[in-house]
Amino acid sequence: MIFSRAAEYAIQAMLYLAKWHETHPEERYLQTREIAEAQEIPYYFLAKIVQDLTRFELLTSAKGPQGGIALARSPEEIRILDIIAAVDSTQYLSRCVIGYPECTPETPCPLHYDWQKIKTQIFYIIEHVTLADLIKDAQFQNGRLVAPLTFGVVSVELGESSGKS
Amino acid sequence: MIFSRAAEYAIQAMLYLAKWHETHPEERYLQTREIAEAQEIPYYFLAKIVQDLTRFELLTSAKGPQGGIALARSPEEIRILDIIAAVDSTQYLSRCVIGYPECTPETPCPLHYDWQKIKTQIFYIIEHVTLADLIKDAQFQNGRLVAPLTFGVVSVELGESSGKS
DNA sequence: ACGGTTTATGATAAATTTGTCCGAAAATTG
DNA sequence: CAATTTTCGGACAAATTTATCATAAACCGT
Ligand code: SF4
Ligand code: SF4
Repeated sequence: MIFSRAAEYAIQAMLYLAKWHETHPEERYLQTREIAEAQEIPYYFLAKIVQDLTRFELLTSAKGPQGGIALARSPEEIRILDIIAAVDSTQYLSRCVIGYPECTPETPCPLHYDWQKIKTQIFYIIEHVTLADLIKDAQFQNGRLVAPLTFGVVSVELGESSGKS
Repeated sequence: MIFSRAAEYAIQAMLYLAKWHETHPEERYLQTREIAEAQEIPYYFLAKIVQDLTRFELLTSAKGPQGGIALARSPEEIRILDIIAAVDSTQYLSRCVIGYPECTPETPCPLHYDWQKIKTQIFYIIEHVTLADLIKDAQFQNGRLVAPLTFGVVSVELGESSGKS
């Protein structure tokens, strides 16, 4: 599963918000309720998550009419990692795959090495991909956010070499 | 976290069992309790997991004195995937990373492509690595199983090209 | 056949994650 | 100021995962 439900919702909401900011630069705040309904996220659950995100200063919020939430920084400055860190714990990135409590670094099993690579890639992605990357060609489609065809945007390379053609 | 606690325990137990078979070819069964104590896994929880594993015919069990559990097949024929499948669900390998319910394949977001790679790697590993691979140079160290220095055993390559030097 | 040993099973409890509800606080509008 | 709108915060409920327990069933040596 990799991410918790909460983290998934958080990313979805932030994405929605980022895209909305882009397309409605005049309006400052968007309501949590609207996001929840558009993305079919349980409202009260999302509201809780939003609180975490504001506490971590990824969002600013305003109460009252015309109030709502808004990105606290520009999409370029918000990484997936920031979002995950706000709602989840990221310790699973350092945890042993098969849960050995204290396998000393000098004694890696065969899994360790390959898994390390994977974890490094995951970390690389969530550390480098920003909301700006993700919304680049995303579009609203009857209210819902959809993200069409934009691969190659980040193209993680750890094994260098890269492109096929 | 990637794997559930249950899956982690299952792998640990199977590994222990495989190594034990190797070093004690004369004895047929090993008790669940012994494994639990050696690896510090909650006994009753492991007992439950063991039941799943036998139901999936990865283990055979025998009641009564001299009873216990034993691998149902040789370590070469037991893949991580088999173990995971017995105790977990593997659907997370096909799930969208950020939980979008029905993102059509024609509209991948930037994450999709990179994450696909990662999931492919994970799948490749759990599909190809067997208990035999894992115990190759593993050793018991005051009762506990430790797995020293054997990387390069599997060396997943999907991005071709591979080696730096 | 018996008693001791060991797994199998079903019931249950604790912990965590997920989801829901409600009242209070804050801001806007009139 | 009052009414309305929205977030905030705590408390609660449901679902899932993790862990525990008690008893039944199978086996073995005697
Ligand atoms: S070497 Fe193997 S057992 Fe040790 S921490 Fe790495 S994955 Fe876990
Ligand atoms: S393209 Fe993006 S949103 Fe769609 S399934 Fe893949 S990861 Fe999820």
